[in-house]
Amino acid sequence: MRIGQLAEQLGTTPNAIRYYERSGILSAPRRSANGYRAYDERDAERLRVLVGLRQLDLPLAQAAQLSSLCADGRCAEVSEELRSAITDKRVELAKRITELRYLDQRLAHLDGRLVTGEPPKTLITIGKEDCP
Amino acid sequence: MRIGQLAEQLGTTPNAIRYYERSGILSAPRRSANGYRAYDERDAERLRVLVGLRQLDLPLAQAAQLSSLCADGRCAEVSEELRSAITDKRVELAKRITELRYLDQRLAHLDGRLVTGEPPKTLITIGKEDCP
DNA sequence: CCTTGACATTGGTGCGGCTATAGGGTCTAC
DNA sequence: GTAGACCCTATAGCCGCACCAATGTCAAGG
Repeated sequence: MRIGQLAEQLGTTPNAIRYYERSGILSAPRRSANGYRAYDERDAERLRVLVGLRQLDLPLAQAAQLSSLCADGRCAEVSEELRSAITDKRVELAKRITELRYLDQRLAHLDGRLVTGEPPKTLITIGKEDCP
Repeated sequence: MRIGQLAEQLGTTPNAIRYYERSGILSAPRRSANGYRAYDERDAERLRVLVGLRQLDLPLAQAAQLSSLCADGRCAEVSEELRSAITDKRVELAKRITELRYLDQRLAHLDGRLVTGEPPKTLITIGKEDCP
């Protein structure tokens, strides 16, 4: 399996895969005679896990650690760590969503002021008024 | 006014302000005898606008442009451009929030599987099951 | 055989918006 | 006189790739 096919299968890009390899996250695959990376099923599986974890938006470093644990057959530990990571992530997500919603409110409010009022002489007060 | 005080007033950092200056976004302020940056009220006001716009999460370049327009007394134009920027931003925000909520759902679902099931042999299917 | 076009390779820089650090100088208070 | 809080410049680092150039390699069609 070549890098392009693999990337497409997993919903990532050749560049990303090479980047993982460069950064030591992924072990270098076999090369075929022409020098192309040739991935076997084990490589692919490992990468699948990594990509899966990244799609959960875990930091690359953590995704790397977990996928390597998993590759070592220590999936029970992965499961535990993953649960804790998920919890943290969800807390973070909740916070982030709240922030974004608050920002949206402020934008809506400011928009309203810009529409109804005359153009403000200054924008100094942006985001300070009326939105605690 | 020295850089530290100004930064604190505006809820930013000295380093960030110096960065704006370095990148040509902010004109360099007067220096006092000891070489410290000395900001007057005009400087401060301009920066206040910039920071305000950044707090609305506009891209720095755009915030810079608008704050400079504003400093030139062309606030009417700012108002128009800002309205359009706000609209765009809100669209983007809505999308982002949806994404984050979807991610949260997937995390919750995966967490459930990790709790109830035995540890999975592989994590291959992460994020692929049951979440269309 | 030759061309065409789609892949691949290495090695590098660029992005945004700062933050952090190193290695100094300067002011104020005790 | 010295401790601590502030300031200066200059540089490196962060994240996770995306993108670029210059070059090599392959399969299919004429």
